Amino acid sequence: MSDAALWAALADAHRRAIVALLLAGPRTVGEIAEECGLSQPSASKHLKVLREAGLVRVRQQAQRRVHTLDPAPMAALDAWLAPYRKLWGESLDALGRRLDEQPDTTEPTPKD
Amino acid sequence: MSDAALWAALADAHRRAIVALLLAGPRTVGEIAEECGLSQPSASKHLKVLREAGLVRVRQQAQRRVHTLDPAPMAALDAWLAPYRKLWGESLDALGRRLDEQPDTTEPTPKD
DNA sequence: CTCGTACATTCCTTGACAGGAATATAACTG
DNA sequence: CAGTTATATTCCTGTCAAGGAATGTACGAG
Repeated sequence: MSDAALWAALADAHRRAIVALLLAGPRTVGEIAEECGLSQPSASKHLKVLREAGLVRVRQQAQRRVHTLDPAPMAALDAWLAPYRKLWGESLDALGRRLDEQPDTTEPTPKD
Repeated sequence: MSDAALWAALADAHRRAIVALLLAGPRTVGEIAEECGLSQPSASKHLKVLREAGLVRVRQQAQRRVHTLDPAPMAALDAWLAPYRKLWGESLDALGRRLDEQPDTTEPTPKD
């Protein structure tokens, strides 16, 4: 269930910012730290989390570590999202009615 | 930035389980607690988080509170995911090469 | 009005995580 | 080799979220 690592990694706004930044191209740790307004150690730690979640790859270049986005794990998110995507395609009102087939009492009557 | 609330809500595995459960239809708090192996207070609290993230709606029926999934906020996730989706559409190998202007060492993935 | 059911909320404790400072490590430079 | 750059790691601290136990609250039945 490395799924958990993925969600945890993306749950942090700074890490989402890093990932978004890497969308524009590879960056060294220092660049990432600066562009995201993070301290170097903080950037380093966030990148570690992203690496362990498989979202980022690193390539060493002299003393620098160039980080590259690996969007592959996000396919899992996409897959997770799939069943829900169908739902917001249908009207939400219709959704409520359609799902309301429970052995419970009926009569929707939302106060909305 | 209620985006944060959404990510935070879905970052928890129990809450994802609840959401997945509600995919099958509305449930009372008690049912959710039981089917997810949660205590009643725990379920109640998780549902509160989901409600505040807009992922779940509640309809009161006698003493019971029937919770219904509202997938609408997930569209934000979908939108967030969009730029990345393109990337894994291209071959990941190609991506790697495209971003990789200078072939070098690849990290051997410390552990998993 | 009293009781029972279904939930919500509070209080408390614990564990995970983030950020900063300082330090360690690795790689290039001369 | 010493020094510098770029990054990783450790230690410490504060914060915040989760879980459990106990209690509060709303609703309906009788």
